[in-house]
Formats: sequence, C-alpha cells, structure tokens
Amino acid sequence: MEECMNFNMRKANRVLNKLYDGYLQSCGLNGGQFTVLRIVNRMKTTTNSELQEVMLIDQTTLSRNLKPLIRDGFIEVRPGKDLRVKILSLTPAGKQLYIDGRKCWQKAQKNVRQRLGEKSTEQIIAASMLVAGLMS
Amino acid sequence: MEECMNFNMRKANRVLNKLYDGYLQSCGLNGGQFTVLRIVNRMKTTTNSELQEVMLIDQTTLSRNLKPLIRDGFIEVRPGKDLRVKILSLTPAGKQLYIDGRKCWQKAQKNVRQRLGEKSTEQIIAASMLVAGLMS
DNA sequence: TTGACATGTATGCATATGCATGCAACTATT
DNA sequence: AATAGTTGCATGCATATGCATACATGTCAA
Repeated sequence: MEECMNFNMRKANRVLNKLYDGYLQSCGLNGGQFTVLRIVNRMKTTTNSELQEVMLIDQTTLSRNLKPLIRDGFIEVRPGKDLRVKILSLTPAGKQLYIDGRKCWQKAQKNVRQRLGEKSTEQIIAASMLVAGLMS
Repeated sequence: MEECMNFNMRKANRVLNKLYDGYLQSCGLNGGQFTVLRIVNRMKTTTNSELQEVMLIDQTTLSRNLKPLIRDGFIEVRPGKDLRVKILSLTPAGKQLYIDGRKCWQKAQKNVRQRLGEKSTEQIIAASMLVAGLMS
C-alpha cells in the first residue's frame, strides 16, 4: 500500500513541533514566534509581506503571530515611506530574547541531529525545502 | 547560518496540507479525515487508542476528528468486550467515501510525485518516518 | 483632481489542535 | 465485595490557523 506523503509529513511535523516547543518554552517562546524573531534578526529590517513570503505563511496568521511580540516590546514597528507598510525590526529586548531562544533552539536541533545523524538531518531539511518549493 | 529543521518542516507541511486539501475538498474531506478513513479501512476494525498510536496524534484531537465521521454515518461504533473501548469500522457509506476520497488523494499524490520526481518523493516519505520515530 | 483599481495589514468568524480534567468502566489488593 | 488506582474516551477552555472581508493608503488613467 502506497504511503501518503501528506499524512507522514503531518505526523513528523507534530512530533517535531512538540520537541522544539518543549525546548523553547523555558524562554517563553514557541516555534512560530522563535522563527519570526530569527528571521527578523537575520533580515535586520523587514515587513509583514516579506516575512510572509519567506515563511510561506498566511498573511493573517503572521499578522497575529507578530502582535504579541510587538505588544511585549520585542519587535519594533516604524511606518515605511509607504504608510501602509510597517517596517519591523528587533528591539534590544527582542535581540536578547532571540539570543536566549537560540540557546534553547540549539539544544533542540542538537538533540534531533544526534538522534537522526548528520546525514539524515541534512536530507530532511533539504527534502522540506523541496516540498516547500511546490507552493509556486 | 544553520537551517532550522522545525521551521522548514512546518513550512513544507503548510504547503503540502493546502495542496492535498485542495484535491480532497471535492469529496468533502480534508487531509485529516481522509487519513482516518484510510487507516480504518486498512485495519478493518480498530479503536481510538490504536488509531492514536498509528497517527501519533493527540487523543482528544482524534476523538474530535472521528466525531463528524461517526455522526454522518461513515464510521460505525460498536462497544468492545471492554465497554470503555469503542470498536470502529467503516460503514458501507464510509467505504464509498474512502473510495471517492482515494481518487482525489491519488491525484494529489501524483501531482506531487510528478513535480518532485520519484526519488525525492520516496526520500521525503522515508525522512518523515524517521522524524516521526523521534516521538519515543 | 477625481474616480477606479491595487496593495498592505488587521479583524470577524469558523475550524483545528492540545492540555487539563471529568466520567465511566476496568483491575487489583485487601 | 469494597476500595483505590488505572485506563479509554469525551469535554471545557485556550490558542493557532486561514478564508473572507474591511479599511486605509497608493497608483494610474482620464
């Protein structure tokens, strides 16, 4: 019986989410919030719509994920030249939170890497990127 | 910068879910419901807790996923020898729905297979299984 | 300039998910 | 048999997600 790719990825995703969330909760983050911090940190300065493209996430979901990070002073919003655009960047507190979160994240990633092995780990990440490329 | 496995799998999962759901909606199913039908069909007869182990899904989530399928007459419930256990099986309508759903599912799976190629497809499924194995 | 259309973001609603807990049925120890 | 603990499933609640839509700002054509 042929395997269902969707089912298997969903299952793997549930397992992985739980694992990463477990490590991240000690600094009050979940996987989605950490990802936002991580990308904003990398971009230095970005916008909702740019994040949306990078994460391939629904715009409204992203908008809501950003909300508490902005409210709690981790992400700063400035209006762009185009007043509709909100320019996002990490505040000092946000940078610190990212640094803390990164430590938790590294533990999670290391745990996975050790259990799956280097080669499988890289393959899985590459495979995920391939699948994400189906979006177009 | 090292890639985050969790982020990449989440992203891939979003893309894949949308794709499969798009194909399945023509027979009124979503990916989760189709998976339940598929597994019950394969098992002939099963229980909530057995499904839960196979799907690595939260028991309460599964319970809720089953609810509409039972209510709408696609899954039949008989009490087991242990009266707490509900023995699940497909009704004739459920079997038909699975057959219909399987056609949609095959289109989705074929689409993915064609775009990613045979080798990548198999690798991704194998990779997902590996990751799911982290649950233990 | 003005009016029509486009774009960036937020909100209303419905559904999905999972943790904590509740309840009923079972098991084991006395 | 009575009690305590265990197990299988369901429900209350909180959060996450995404579609449809609203609203504000921008752009372009006349």
